[in-house]
Amino acid sequence: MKQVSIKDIAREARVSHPTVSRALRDSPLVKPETARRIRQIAQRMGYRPNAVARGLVTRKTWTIGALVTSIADPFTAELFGGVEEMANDNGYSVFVANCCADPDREQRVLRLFQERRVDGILVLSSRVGTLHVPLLTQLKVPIVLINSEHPDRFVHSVMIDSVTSARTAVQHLIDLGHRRIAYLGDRLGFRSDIDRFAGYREALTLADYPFEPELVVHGDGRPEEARRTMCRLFELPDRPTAVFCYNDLTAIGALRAIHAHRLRVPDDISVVGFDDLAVASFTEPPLTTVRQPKQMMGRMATEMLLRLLTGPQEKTQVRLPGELIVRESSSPPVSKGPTGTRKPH
Amino acid sequence: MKQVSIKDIAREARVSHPTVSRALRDSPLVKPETARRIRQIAQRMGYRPNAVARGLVTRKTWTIGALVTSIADPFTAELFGGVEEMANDNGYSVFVANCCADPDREQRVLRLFQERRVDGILVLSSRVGTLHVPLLTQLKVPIVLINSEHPDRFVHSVMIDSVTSARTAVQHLIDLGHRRIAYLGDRLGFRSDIDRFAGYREALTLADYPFEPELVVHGDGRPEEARRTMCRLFELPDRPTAVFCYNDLTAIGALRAIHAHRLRVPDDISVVGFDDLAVASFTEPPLTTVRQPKQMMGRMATEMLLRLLTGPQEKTQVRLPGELIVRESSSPPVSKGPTGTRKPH
DNA sequence: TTGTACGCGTTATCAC
DNA sequence: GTGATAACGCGTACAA
Repeated sequence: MKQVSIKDIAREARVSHPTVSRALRDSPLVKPETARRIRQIAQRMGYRPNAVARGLVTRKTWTIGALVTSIADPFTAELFGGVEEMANDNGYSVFVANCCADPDREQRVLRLFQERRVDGILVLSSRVGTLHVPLLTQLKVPIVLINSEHPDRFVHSVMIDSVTSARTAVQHLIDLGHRRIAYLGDRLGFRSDIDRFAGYREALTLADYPFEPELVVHGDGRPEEARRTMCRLFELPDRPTAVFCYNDLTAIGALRAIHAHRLRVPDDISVVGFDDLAVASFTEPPLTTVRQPKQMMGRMATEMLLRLLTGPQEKTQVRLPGELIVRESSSPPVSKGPTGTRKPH
Repeated sequence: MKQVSIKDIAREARVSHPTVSRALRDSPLVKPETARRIRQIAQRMGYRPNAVARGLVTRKTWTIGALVTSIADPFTAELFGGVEEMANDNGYSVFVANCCADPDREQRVLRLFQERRVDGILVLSSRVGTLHVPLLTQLKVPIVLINSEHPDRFVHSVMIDSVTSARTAVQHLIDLGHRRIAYLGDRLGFRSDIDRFAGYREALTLADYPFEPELVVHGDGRPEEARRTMCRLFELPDRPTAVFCYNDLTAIGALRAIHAHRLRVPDDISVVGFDDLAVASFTEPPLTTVRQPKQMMGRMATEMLLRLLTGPQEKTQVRLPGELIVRESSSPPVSKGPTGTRKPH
């Protein structure tokens, strides 16, 4: 069971163990022939360098820790795909730990990462929220947040520009000719819900449309509750002709509710989501949504982190634009009386 | 930047470093008062034990490596949720690495895991397939496969019983009164496609229905190609009244195709999936499918692995039953002439 | 109850 | 070019 070490190889090759170490790391300081012989023996004995021992002496483990709210969340999973790719391409291995949005677990995981002497830490969240963890700044290793904020300006982060993206999405609906546009938000959405709501209002203001509070309702960012919440909008005397949803999962719930009420999308109601999850192309009908460059966000954040390991970083807060993807769940409202007849311009 | 070590604490507390070591690990061999004093000092100095050094000396790292085909795949992500939970609850940290079904990467990752001296390795795949990796048996650490097979009987694994589950699903359609039932398979599905197809045929045989090759088509297990493949079934002179799909993503593609052809589910065609992904409850209509206990599979496999670390394991190959979840995408066929009029019993 | 000495596997710093 | 030797931070046998 015991793995072979450079000392075993040294004995076999009748050299000292530092020579083996040098040979195996292609040091120019060792005679080519000796090096070849050593490498052969190492190969034959099935030698694998011990990254643990190396990490102890070099004080660099080539590992990073990824703290995620839930890896089962499709948004987070896609983010993480980018993280893993960038990390591995640069020789790093990634520890991942769920914290389930539980502050205590956040703390424990962060401590654990420190004990494991990770070179850096990444925090991934599906929603832009403020991180609970207070000990972030007294952390000994660099940290980059994806979709999290932290009061300390020195903490680096990557996130989507929710305000602008949401405004664009709602403007799309306005351009199609909608007047009564609802916002189906996420009361657990923290900053990103506030921002998307702000974008929604901006779009209305720019179009000189009134803001009607009755058209704003909140779910929890998941389909089931979104479905229930959507139903509340059907009870309004003058029902909206379009809904802008906090995210795709919310939109999926909204679609269910609409179909259950025997209404059609987009003819009766247009629906716009946010995120562009993989499933968004396969809802019924395919969902118009704001694409977040999830993989790229993961890669960028990781790249920032790796750069922080070599020196100080200039850009600390990156904010990326979303991209509106128009599919089939949005169209001009179909006239049904005095309310919303208006051509798109 | 340098972290404090037990030696630093020892100096401060005017004891030797082994005493500190003992005190911090609650050894009974140290005087309670000294222990308390030491713990206080450790606390004050912000001491974090170095898991790297500990791993080197104890030859146990409390880490496991998870090799996944793609963490962005929702099935794998849910599996992994169970893995991470069980591992963390038992004090283990998890390395995760994608291999993208690339044998070379599989090899590299496995080697890397060995160099990091993980205590055990877990391989997660969304499809039951045969692992390429030949060096599995000469691995120095225990390994457990989820949804992978390996010729060597000593390799432990957890997987779903695809044959029985598929048979149950198809029997459900038969019980509803369907006679022309298609199988929309996955040509990249390896063993699990073969098994699910076998279950499909078994159900037909048991019902004394003829097997009609024209009703069997194959996609790649993802929605887009499933959609295209589904269209081929529409070109048949006598179109099926039900489709059993390799997995939920395939079923989602099938639903798209059906809707695009202006047909209704389940009235015109019933659709049954496999996996019960989170989205399955929110397709239009909600999908009848076979639930795989994904979280539990992850937890079980991890538990097996951890048990292997302490001693030999008796059960090596676990095969779990699936559970049919009947939702709204399956119903008795609606009569449309001589073909399929039959009451469910 | 505590301290001394050593080892884990590797790299770094000296000599030679 | 190569070999001693020390060091990384911790755990453990043994002595005190």
